Amino acid sequence: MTTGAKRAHTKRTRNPQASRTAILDAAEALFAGKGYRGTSVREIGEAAGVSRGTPGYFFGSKERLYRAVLERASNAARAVLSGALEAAAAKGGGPEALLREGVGAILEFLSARPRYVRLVEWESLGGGRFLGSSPAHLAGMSEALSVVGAEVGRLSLRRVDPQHLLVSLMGLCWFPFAHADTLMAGVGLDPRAPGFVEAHKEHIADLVLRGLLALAESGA
Amino acid sequence: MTTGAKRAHTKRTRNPQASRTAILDAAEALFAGKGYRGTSVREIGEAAGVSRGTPGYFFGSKERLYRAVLERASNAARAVLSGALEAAAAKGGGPEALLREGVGAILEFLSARPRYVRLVEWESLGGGRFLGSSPAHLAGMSEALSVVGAEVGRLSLRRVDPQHLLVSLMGLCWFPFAHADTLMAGVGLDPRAPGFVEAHKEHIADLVLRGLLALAESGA
DNA sequence: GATAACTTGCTGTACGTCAAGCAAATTCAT
DNA sequence: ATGAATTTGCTTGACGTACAGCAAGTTATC
Repeated sequence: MTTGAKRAHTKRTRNPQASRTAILDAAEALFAGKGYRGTSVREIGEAAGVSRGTPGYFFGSKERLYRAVLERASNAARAVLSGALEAAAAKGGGPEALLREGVGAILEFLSARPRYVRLVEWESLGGGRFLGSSPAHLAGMSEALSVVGAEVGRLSLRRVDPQHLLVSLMGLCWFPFAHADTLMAGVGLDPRAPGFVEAHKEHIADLVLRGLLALAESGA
Repeated sequence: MTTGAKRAHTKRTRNPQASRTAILDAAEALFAGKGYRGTSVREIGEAAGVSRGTPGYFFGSKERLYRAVLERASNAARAVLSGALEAAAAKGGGPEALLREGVGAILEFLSARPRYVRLVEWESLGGGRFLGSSPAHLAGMSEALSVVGAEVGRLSLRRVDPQHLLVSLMGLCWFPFAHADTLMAGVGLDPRAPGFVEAHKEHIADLVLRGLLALAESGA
């Protein structure tokens, strides 16, 4: 299992690429789960199947590793979300359809990536050390919601402040996943349950869209 | 409870009561700001104007101090909120008025107590070590929203799931304050600005209430 | 055999907790 | 009332632990 055979590049041999992503994956899971302060580079290494010094070897310091995790996650978020939004926009349909598609894409994204939600929550409580200084801010989320917000703005409702509406949409989408373990459990809903995303999508559409359209029709 | 006069309660003399609350206050501010792991009992003592051993003397351990902070904050929250809700209910008025009052009371409460919001957010990310095992869960918030939810339930809308509606109301109220420093700044709104609470109250009323009432009237 | 990919030992630092100490306050004997 | 005895409030020193970062070492790969 040494010199000659080269097909054994699975795990025994060295593989900087694989090590890097293994470390990033482990760090993402641990940072999301226990926060920056709560996780040690020691356990990141352990979870990644390398020794405790390897994260430092590849990323320099714990903070740089953290930033790398955030950056990767933000980029992934932005890619997935803007892709979904573009697809929705390409489908055509009126503002109502676009809103539905946009909100649906965001809900599905957040539902599929609880680690991203937790990462952002930690970062938010920590004062946005990284995301706050990042030009993309909440990366995909913010961008996506801006698109949605712009579309809603086209309805030109005098009575509804677009900023407040944007915030409300954010809250409606974000909140169930951010508080899955605490508030949601108290209410008796599990955002990870199979039908939740669909149901909540319908619910938001009923709650917000119908109200808005009614307002628009009534000329407010 | 002493015999003679006791006007010299300035600071020079001993005062266990004052020390306890000073420590609780400092701990609340620091835990809210930097989380449990991020604050040391050393700096709690420093902020409270006592030495680094005093918090331990009064509360036994860091964790017990943390629980004491949470308990005090939860009780205060519950007291303020249920008081406001009772007052709103006593005023009478239809379900619409009660909803408005209830949402308004919650918004004002959250706006006035950002430390409470952050405390709950930290606790939520930490897995609800204390609040999760507390029967009152999110203490006042949950209770208050249950009242609101019950009232909305009286509208008996076939199409609107009361659980989802409760979650939506929670998100609409909670989100702006939980993400004041991050998302809100990106959107260009400051929940601490003077007019925000009023504006958001109106906004929620427009967004949710009108839609709901329209639905109810249309017989859905 | 040189360089990159790791690992392991070490150092300094920060932390929570505990034990010992000390002084203000209170109680009690006289 | 007054001084001794005891309790209570609070501080300081010490110990063990955990951690991040670095440096020196050890293999694998080209």
